[in-house]
Amino acid sequence: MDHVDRILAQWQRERPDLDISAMGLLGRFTRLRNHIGREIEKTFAERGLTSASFDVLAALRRSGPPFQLSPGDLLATTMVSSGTMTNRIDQLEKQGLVQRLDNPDDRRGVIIALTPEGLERVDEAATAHVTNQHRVVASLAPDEREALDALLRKLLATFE
Amino acid sequence: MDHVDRILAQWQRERPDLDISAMGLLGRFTRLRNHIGREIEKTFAERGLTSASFDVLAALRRSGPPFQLSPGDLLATTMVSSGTMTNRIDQLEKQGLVQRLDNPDDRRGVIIALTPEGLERVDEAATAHVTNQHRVVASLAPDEREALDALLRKLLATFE
DNA sequence: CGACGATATCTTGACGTCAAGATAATATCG
DNA sequence: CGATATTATCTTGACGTCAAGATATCGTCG
Repeated sequence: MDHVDRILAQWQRERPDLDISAMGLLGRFTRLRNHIGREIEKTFAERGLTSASFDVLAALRRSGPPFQLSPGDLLATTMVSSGTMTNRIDQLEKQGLVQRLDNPDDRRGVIIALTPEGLERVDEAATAHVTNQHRVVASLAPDEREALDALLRKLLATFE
Repeated sequence: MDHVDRILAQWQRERPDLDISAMGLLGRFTRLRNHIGREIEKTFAERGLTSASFDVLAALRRSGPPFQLSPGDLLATTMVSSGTMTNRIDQLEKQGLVQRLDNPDDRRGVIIALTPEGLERVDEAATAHVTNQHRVVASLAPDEREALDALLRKLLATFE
């Protein structure tokens, strides 16, 4: 009987006409997302980053040398709007972690490049982040983590 | 080989020192959350609501007649800060869906009450919402939904 | 009864996000 | 070649959220 069960019991009492058999799953999903999101955010905050800024730095880092991508490339991996990406890049540029370079092949476009400090910061943050990720899912046994991953993969496939 | 697998492959190539075995699960979790969140939001938007406003109306609705709770009660179920709750109530009050009443037992406090229109709107939205919830998880078989719910429950128990 | 720590709610200021639209450059096609 | 559609990025304005602190009231304990 967790928090979500209590919510379901209230709905059952007040609106017995509703089929709430999917509500528990989605309610737990949402609450879990809030908890996990906050845990992840803490680790980044200790290093002057946010999930948002790490997402951008990480995309540049894992693309390999020379650690450069266009805003359009970054958009394709991060599930945010173009306005949000502009804003994220602005913030990272102010912090000196990325740089906007002219795109020699297309004068409409720019190239976002990790600075040496950006590279250092994202590598350090990535190390801490993966450790933290393990901590967050530590209460599940390895086979449970695998089962959960498989189910999430199947459901995610509906959307992408 | 989904989007997350490609990200993992990049990390593996660039940072083979990292143990990324938890990253796939959490990456899929986050992406899924974005997709599902947007689907849910659409249903509410068609009815002039948001997930945020529905959360508040729903808490009042499922508490049963007379559909009244204090802001503190609402805070306890919704995982947001007090400032956020004040803002949510302000918006709902402007829309005429809730009303702030004096709390006769405690002059520091107020009571948030669903208006007749608020009751009608939340009942209609709840009906549409549960239907939409089923649609969102329809790609999983019943036993898979149950397995997923059980795993989320176990993981959520770590945090609450 | 009166002081003082707890409690309930609200205020403020800073961010991050989005949708819609603006701007500038490129690509296509008659 | 020139007109027109398309593309890449940025701008604008509106929200929702949070942390930190303000305000007013309550409860307790000497």
